Amino acid sequence: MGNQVAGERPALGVYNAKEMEGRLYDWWLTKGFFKAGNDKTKKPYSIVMPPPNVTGVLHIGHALDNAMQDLLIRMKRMQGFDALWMPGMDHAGIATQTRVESQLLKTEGKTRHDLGREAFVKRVWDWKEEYATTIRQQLKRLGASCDFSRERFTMDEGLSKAVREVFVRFYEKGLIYRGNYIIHWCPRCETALSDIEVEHEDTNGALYHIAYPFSDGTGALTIATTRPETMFGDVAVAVHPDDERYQHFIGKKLILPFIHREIPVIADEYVEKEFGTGAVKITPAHDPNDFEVGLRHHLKAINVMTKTGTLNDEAGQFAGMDRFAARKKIEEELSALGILHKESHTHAVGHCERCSTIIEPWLSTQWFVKMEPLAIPAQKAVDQGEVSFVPDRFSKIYTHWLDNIKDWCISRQLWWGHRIPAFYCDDCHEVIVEREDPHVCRACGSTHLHQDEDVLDTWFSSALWPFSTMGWPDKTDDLQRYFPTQVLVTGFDIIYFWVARMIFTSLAFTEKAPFRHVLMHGLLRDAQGRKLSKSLGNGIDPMEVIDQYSADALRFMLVTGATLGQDMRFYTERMESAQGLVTKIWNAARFVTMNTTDVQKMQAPQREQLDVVDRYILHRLDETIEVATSQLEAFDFAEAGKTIYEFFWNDFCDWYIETSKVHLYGKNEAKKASTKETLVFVLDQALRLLHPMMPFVTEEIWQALPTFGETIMKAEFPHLDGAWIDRDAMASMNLLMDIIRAVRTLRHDANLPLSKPVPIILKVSDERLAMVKSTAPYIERLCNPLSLVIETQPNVPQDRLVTVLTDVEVMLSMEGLIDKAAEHERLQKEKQNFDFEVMRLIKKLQNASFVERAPDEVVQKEREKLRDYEEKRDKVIAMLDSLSK
RNA sequence: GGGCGAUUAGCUCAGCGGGAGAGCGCCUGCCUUACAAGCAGGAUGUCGGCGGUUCGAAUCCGUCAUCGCCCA
Repeated sequence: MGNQVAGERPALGVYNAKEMEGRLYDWWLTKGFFKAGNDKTKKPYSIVMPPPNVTGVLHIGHALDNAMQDLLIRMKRMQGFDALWMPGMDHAGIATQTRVESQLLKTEGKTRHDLGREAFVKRVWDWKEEYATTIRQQLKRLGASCDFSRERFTMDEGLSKAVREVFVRFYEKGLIYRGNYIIHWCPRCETALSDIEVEHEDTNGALYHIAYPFSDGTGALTIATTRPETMFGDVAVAVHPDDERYQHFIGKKLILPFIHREIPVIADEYVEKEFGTGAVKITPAHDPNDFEVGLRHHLKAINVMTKTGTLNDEAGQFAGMDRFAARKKIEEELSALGILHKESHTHAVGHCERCSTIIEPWLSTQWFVKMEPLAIPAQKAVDQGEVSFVPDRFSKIYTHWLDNIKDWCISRQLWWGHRIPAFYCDDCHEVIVEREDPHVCRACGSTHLHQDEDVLDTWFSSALWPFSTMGWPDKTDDLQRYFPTQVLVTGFDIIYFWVARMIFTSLAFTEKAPFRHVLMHGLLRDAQGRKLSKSLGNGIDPMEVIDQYSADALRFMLVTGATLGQDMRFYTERMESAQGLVTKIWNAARFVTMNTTDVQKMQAPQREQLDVVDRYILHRLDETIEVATSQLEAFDFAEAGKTIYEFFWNDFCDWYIETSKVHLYGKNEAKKASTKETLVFVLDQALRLLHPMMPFVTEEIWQALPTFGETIMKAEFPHLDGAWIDRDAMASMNLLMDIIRAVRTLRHDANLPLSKPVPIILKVSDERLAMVKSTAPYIERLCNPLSLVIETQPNVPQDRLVTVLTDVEVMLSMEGLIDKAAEHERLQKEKQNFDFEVMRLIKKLQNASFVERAPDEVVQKEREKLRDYEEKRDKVIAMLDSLSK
């Protein structure tokens, strides 16, 4: 393969995606074409792949994400950059642990506790190896040209070192702290979660009005709550200080039902007078707002729940009950006491992002990152354009989040992940955070130390990805050369989780934003527009799609299927359309290669030899390259795809290949040669243009062309820089196309199939006569005339069909076959159409303010149109006159 | 409650200040030596409603409606 000698090129046979794609990818890989850094004289261009989770295999969303990245990387590589696409995977702490736990339970009936930490973690590593292998295989089938020699994993040695370094430095700067705060707790996962790992869902619940009696027996105060089971943690009832209904109660004591604790009525502005009864129970250990109120009023926090969501001993008779069972029981008992009033109430309830369990705000000791000092530079980087979001509107979402940032809870009560590098002295309780594991307490000298049991949030390590993968904290060559990266491609659903966090950590540790552009694509959906999910069972396996169609078609469909930031529905019809283009390219290439076997070398055609159709296709090629390239550079992949599609199918296949047959099958050897040169040249350029989107089919065909490079991957990305722009050729071609279309339409309307020759007469204006005459061979080939007359004043047959074009009247002679009435009617319709246009334009041009205020060129254009339509109308009138003679 | 997006041909979507586009589907005719997974011809739209800006609005502004997403 590769570097073939002219004459020994492989012929293109039957298109076989599966065989071809596997073979080509293996070859690329063996050749090391994906490896970056081979030529340090080139300018670097880098992208880090958003690391797929080792939780499972790749889904169609990954295919989209990677197809876009590969497009950019392949284009930049061809443009002469030293392009690095850094691949890798994420350990995905909670998600992977959950999967392994459920597998363990299913296959062995065991929990992670049955195995113990070490053995369990080993199981997760096994799982990771298995899925990493599959994911790698899937990336290959997609055609991803990432540099596997640099592949990283968030928990490998180097990245773990980076994680520890970041933790230690943040800790030393006071940006990481440990404390007892309200966090989101998942009672099923038994871990803390950060704010953004909680999904709020509007739920039809109830608002419980409970009357708490005053301790002095003077009645009761009714509070409203959605979570009555937390009442055992109540330490006060709050009312708004301005609330006239309750002012005189402030300072009085209430008795908590069941457990008979005495709690005060306090005043706090946080209370909403209009909500519920205007009196709220204050439960600092189970509600973030109440926690704040508790701090303000120096109230103690009483935790009433265990980590599995059951009530603890504080709950008296309800101790040991599950939180929801307890809620029901409490409701019954309060009703029996006659102090409950329940009304239905819709409110947002937080669910665990991973397992959908209702989360519990819970007071516990966790590690946090202090966000405000980090958020400020992160905001600045976007405001000042160091990082830009595409589409731009996502910068607003980013900004909004940073503006309302809260400290980030980073500790997780899991086993799979980076263990928190904090050590505690058993004797003096000193907390030690260092780069190396300590063995002696620096405060008291004790050797009785133990490490924090918890691990870090997965996103803590993901946040370092753009620089940790390059070798940070070491000053490696890769870090110097490839960081910061150029582009990040990802879905808008992880702006907070990942994008924002990468930006602020990069700024904190490298003083640079990690990437210049953030491309946000939408989510893939099923044909009904539903989100793809395992539970719905409507997931789409990209490997199945590739099996059924091809990786090229899948990539083209995904990359051109939607505007950035917009969701995309997956339709098999769209796959068929994309595959249609792949097949079309294949067949066009078969035509070109079959007819150009004697072309010895690839070169730009000899300008002097070219005919109008050659000049036209080169003009369109030049134009297409320019437009498509700028669309690709602007990340407008969908439009670029359309631009190339139209060029290839409409211009190259439908017009150029068809007209090229005149010379290919003709006797003029010079024209034959220049046609062949043009065919090969244009196909080569088009393949290069298409390669980033469809790497396989373009490589396979390219190998069959008389090109000298080893691989299209390393061929120069096309740029013709306007050298072939030829407006005269384009104008001639447009006229030729109009004439041919006119004949086709007349034939169709008159039921004259192409196989039936018919006399064609073209009445042409003086200035176009030479032009039209020069295109006669093409008209002959594509219109099958019995005879072809091209003159300024031809003999016009009495029986004929006519279409009036600018500068040309196209006539089919219909000796004795014409339906005069029908033709009259058709021309009458034409006339009406022209009349309408003429009237419209006259009206427009009579509008003084239009002529005055519209740009001159617009007015000029309208005037020309008017002239053109008047001329055509007059000709139709003349035709009608002579028809009725 | 705040913000964002969508609303264009039967379906899926582009276009985002100068006469409505594509793919698929539909109708008609073609096995023309690259391709019937094709070729040629054709039909189809008060560009969600209402206001406004402008010589000119699918395109800009306001407002309402419906659907979806994010945040609180």
